[in-house]
Amino acid sequence: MGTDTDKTGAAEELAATAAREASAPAVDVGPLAGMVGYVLRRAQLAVFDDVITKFAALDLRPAQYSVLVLLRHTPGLKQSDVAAALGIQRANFVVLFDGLERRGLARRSAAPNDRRSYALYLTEEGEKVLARANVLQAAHEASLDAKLGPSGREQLLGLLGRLAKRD
Amino acid sequence: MGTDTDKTGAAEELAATAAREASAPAVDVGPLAGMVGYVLRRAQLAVFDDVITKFAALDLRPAQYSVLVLLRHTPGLKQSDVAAALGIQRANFVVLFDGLERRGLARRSAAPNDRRSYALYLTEEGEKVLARANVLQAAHEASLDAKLGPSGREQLLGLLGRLAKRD
DNA sequence: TATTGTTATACTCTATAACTATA
DNA sequence: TATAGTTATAGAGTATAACAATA
Repeated sequence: MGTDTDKTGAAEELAATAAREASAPAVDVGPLAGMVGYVLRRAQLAVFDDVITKFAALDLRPAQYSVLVLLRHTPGLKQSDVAAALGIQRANFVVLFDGLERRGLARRSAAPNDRRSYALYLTEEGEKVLARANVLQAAHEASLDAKLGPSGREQLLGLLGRLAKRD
Repeated sequence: MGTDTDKTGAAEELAATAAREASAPAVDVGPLAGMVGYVLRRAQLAVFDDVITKFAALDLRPAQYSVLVLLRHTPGLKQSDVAAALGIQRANFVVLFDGLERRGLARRSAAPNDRRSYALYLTEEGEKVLARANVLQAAHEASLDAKLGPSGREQLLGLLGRLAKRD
């Protein structure tokens, strides 16, 4: 984007963007706008887009971040516990955790009473990366708060929590 | 599940389920429970699980349903319009729409003023399938309302709408 | 030059079956 | 028998580059 001579100034780029948005009046999605599933999906994609962009510098995906957060909060969990808590298939979690371990962010430790399983922990490096990610996450959350307002955030978490309940 | 002699009665199955849930107290996800992105993602997955299950009888995916709804609301849109409105890449929309056309649910019609593009329409069969899907969708939405309460639904749509805005 | 539809391709995420070693 | 971890694999969904036809 603008890597060469860059004859177009910032003002012209803004004008171009405005024109593009004005000339493309965004087709009305009709009844979809009133369907929770559709609106929920679009919102989730928009939020993840921002998180993924912010985490890109750390080469961290949202799912990887959630594992780091969970292990920081509850060290020593076994793979099945973490996978189940995060809604990840055990089989897929193996590969995900392999990536974290290969990068030295987390480790598998022999479990005390059960030779089938591992106790999972963050490494010191993992703690560092998590700390940096938490800063980005806080900024992300702040930008959401700007859109939601102070009470909106708590309202939203409450409503979404009801939807996530499996029953 | 209980395909053979089935010595276990319904009461015992219920007890087993209760025990399973009691013995697996669902690991606390800690700080994740307060992060909008995480809660949003889990809610979206739960909601989609229900929709996908309900639509399975029609062999319809959420994205396919959204195309039918949009074409019913605004017939004659071209592929780029529909794809952009739904946040689907043009290239991927081609394949998606091929599936609908192959099943006779929608059709590509020659566009009046532009020989590059098609005007898209539902077929009569598509209208029928959409009508059946709308019944299932209404039931789905009703089950969400039961979880959200009457005002919760509108609150949620409003809050999610703010998150989906790209700026 | 820009847009529309298209093909091909690759990458991520997810789901399932099957295996091993332990319990 | 059941559970924990693992491997392999297949299916969605998504993103990008490149091309032909048309504007």
